[in-house]
Amino acid sequence: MARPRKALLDLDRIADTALELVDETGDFTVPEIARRLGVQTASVYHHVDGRPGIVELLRARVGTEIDATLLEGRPWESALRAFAYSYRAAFAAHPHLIRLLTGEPVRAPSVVAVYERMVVLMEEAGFAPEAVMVTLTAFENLLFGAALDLAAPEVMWTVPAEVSAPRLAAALAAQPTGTGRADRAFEFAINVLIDGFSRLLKQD
Amino acid sequence: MARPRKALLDLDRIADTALELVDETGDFTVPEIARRLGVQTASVYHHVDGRPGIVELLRARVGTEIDATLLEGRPWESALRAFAYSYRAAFAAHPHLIRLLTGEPVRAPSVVAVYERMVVLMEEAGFAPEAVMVTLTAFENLLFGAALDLAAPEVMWTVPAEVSAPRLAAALAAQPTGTGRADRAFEFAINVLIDGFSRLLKQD
DNA sequence: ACCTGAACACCGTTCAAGT
DNA sequence: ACCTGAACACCGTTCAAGT
Repeated sequence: MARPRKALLDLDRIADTALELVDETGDFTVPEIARRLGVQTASVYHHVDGRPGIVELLRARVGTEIDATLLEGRPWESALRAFAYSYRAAFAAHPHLIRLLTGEPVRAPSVVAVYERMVVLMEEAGFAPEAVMVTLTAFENLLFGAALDLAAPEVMWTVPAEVSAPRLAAALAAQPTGTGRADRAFEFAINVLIDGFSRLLKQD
Repeated sequence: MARPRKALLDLDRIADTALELVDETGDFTVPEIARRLGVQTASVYHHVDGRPGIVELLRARVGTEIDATLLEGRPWESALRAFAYSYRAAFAAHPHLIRLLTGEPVRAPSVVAVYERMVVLMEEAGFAPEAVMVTLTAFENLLFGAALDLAAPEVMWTVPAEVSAPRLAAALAAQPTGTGRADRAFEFAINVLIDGFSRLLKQD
């Protein structure tokens, strides 16, 4: 049964399975992908450039879930905010994914295109040339940190019994119910950051 | 030569070597630590609770490099800012370390103590109980994202030749020399965030 | 071109045996 | 208590062989 008439494997099936494993266990393994697809481990290597190639597949996958068109046709504040929410939503759907993607630099053309668009947006808004990368990097730092926060279990924010931290415990208890700590923090941080960009713009 | 009169291994030597490897290669391996220390792999397991135990050692190590006393004896804005710089400096010294530490929740008593202190600081400054965790989470998100940014090679910010991104290239070229993109972005973001906290405080 | 089966180097972990 | 030597399961990767 070498070389079936219809291919058993393709990039989509590999990416789907890898993402399944990441969602279920926090990581993926080439042999485990092969097992789930009922195929030999070596077969996967005929479609993909090793494990790093599969990571790139996942990077592309999450990239398609982020809606870059949100950057178009609206004021820059609204554009950045909408993009930020879309970005975070993509990682909220796969909380463990961000950890796998922090390894390698972002060089995919589609990602570079998004940055290019953001630069144009900020320039048209009137930001000074030296200010553009500073604001976009600050923006990206927050997006990264917020994405990582999604992978942090809420357990992380319960005070261990053996430690005395009464005010922390009280602050945690004082959180409004409904939307979580992480959601509110993200919303607040994005607002603050964009307000900060605004004031930088006006002071120029 | 089983059981020498003077122990060949101890936690400090294991942590030192692991950190060396992380700095040099971006990761560590139990056998590689053993090789560097001229010892069998199995020996390491007599001192440490497996690979995760070594990660905890590294977490503790970076924890000691962050100066939590900076939170004491000054206004909250200055305290948060100083702590943020100390935090980032600790990871700047070991840029690859942050990736290893994002896996497990922070439950070390010393870390909880820092959060407890921050909560008290914010409460004494007059922040509403519901606002405290929101601001601290936003603060932490930025610290995490900024630490990850330190591991991103500047190469990440050079436009690939095959992609057309003229404005991005120009914005990168417009950056002031001297301190890098990452440093300026961090400084800016921290200022903006703390200003935002300030305004939240006044509007209460 | 696509899959199999076998192989190799390497990692994380355990355990009995020695002092 | 601390180290060795050997063992095991598992992973990433390669390659000749088959259709």
